[in-house]
Amino acid sequence: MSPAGTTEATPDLPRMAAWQRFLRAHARVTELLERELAAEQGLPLGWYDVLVQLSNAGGRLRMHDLARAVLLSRAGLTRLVDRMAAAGLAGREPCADDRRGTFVTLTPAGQERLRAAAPVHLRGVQEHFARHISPGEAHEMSAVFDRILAAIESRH
Amino acid sequence: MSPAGTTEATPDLPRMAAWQRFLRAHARVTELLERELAAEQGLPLGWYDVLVQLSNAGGRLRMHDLARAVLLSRAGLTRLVDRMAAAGLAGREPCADDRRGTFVTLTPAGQERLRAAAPVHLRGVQEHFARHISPGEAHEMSAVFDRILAAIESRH
DNA sequence: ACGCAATCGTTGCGCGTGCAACCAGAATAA
DNA sequence: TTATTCTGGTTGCACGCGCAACGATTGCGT
Repeated sequence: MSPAGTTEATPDLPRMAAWQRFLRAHARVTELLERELAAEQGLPLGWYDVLVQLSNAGGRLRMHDLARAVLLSRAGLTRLVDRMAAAGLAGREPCADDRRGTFVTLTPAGQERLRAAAPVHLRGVQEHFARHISPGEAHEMSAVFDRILAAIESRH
Repeated sequence: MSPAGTTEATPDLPRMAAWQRFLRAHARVTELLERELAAEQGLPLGWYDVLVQLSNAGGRLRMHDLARAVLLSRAGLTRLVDRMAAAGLAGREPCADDRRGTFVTLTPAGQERLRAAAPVHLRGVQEHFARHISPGEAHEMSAVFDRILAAIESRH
């Protein structure tokens, strides 16, 4: 996606310029990171993200929570976990106290794969994103994005 | 996509936090804008973007240039233009001086559709993005994104 | 001039996604 | 209890995308 209120006469040009570059930067960086991780580790970015979230959660997470953490619809996550389970990187366990729930688990193979992929990905983020930002700018951007997210997520 | 070097011990936490929020903010905002434009105008964001780019270019643009402007592969753009042409919003013209090229043109119906959709989209960007950014922050973010984009696009 | 590489746009193909419908289990109310 | 509603996860379906391969045209090298 890349909508752009480019030249239409709006009162706030600087903000619209920021919006435009925001979109381009996101597209280019994620595209590049995806490519690098796939080339060096044969791992899609979405898979890596699932592995990270599972690892951070201690090895198991319910589908619903994982879907929210991973910015994916529940349907999409179902299929993604199918693939990762088929590859041996994740597993499913029934949830005892809520019998309609399912836990997704991080298998040893998944841990190993994450361990191998993390440095590659982190290097990419450093090289293509973080490197260009001063600590002060990082704080400022975090604050801005927090305001944006808060406004959106509070419309229940 | 939403990779995240969340808790791994990296020396620069603030930058990684910015990265994480950057991804979430992009996902949420574009998702919302897409939804709003579809609901109020029955127009996908990608279509709107094409209309804007054509309009800014004076009504005609070659496939290759349009694809770059619109952050889409050439194959993807071929199909998108197919759909928009079928809907009467865009047309194709052969290119005289380079006979393998094709111009995409903005039809009157396309102009009208853009005229109707622009206020909705711009309001959305204002409401969900620009509103939360001070002019100073906007400049700073533009500068940051420019550095990021320059670094990526200069790897020929 | 010729041949070879590069570029433009299109097409076949497979893949990943969201939406809506669905079923099973849980929570609330009477 | 039973009826109603809500939530969690999976499935059918259609759609939009990128990749790789292709035909057509252009430009470069010699």
